[in-house]
Amino acid sequence: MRRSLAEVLPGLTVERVVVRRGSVVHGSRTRRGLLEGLSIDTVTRHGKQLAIVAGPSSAGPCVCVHLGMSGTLRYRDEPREPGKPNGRGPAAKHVHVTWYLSNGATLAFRDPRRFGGLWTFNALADLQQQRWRQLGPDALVIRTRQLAKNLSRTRRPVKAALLDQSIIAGIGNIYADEALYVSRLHPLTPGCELTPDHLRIVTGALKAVLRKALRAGGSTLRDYRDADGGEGRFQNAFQVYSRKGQDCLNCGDGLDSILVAGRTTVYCPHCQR
DNA sequence: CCTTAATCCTGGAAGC
DNA sequence: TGCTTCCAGGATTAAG
Repeated sequence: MRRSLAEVLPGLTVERVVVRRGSVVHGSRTRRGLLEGLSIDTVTRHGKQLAIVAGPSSAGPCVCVHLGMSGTLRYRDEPREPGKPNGRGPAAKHVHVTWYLSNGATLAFRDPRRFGGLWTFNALADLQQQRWRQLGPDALVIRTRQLAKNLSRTRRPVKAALLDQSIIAGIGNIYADEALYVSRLHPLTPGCELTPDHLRIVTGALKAVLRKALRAGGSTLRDYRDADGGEGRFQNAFQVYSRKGQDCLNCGDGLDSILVAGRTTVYCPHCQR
């Protein structure tokens, strides 16, 4: 999402912002808080949280976006007018905030389930200090020793720990299962019992899985779309997620499914000890 | 500490 | 066809 937005947003000015459902916006809900009248300089991210940062020099206000389960940010070059054919279709439902941009395009935050939301800050530094401070190292750049340190402090199952955004930021249910499978680690292994070898392997597996998923444009189960509305393709490459009962691609045994930290967890009982 | 269940929501799929 | 139940990418909270 960040990559697709970073190609189109920087340099554009927000001419007007329309909030249809104010409850999804947290923090100052003023027009300036939502970047009205400001130019967008950068789109950055930590873990699963996105930041759209205004100028000048990326020192202006910023909006943090968390997509939750069903959230999307959709950029349209030729926005459809409300009231015109297609303007009230399914795609227009659950659009909570729309930014009207200086090139005639729009950016729409749509989130049917409303588990996501927007958080406004006066500056990126404030977002980082007040909100992102609670997040662990980003999964794409985390070092083995950082993950080792954070896992060493918990006896929780490694699967549960990987989903904890304060331990490592950016891993969700899909990528946790995929990375544990690649690592040949049982999801219930206590975090503090991972050996140095395990820790190196898991760190590498997390990054490798994420890089592959990024190259494939992400995973579209139902709702995920990039900013242009395109679907991801990584769902076609899942090794374990959503494959309960199917054959392990490594040993041929049937994949099993258990609940860990309340989340469905698929793994190979034979390959993952 | 740790786990589970409930909670916030909508809607697609499966079951009957 | 229609109705009910279950489940889903996330994250927090209370209860046990």
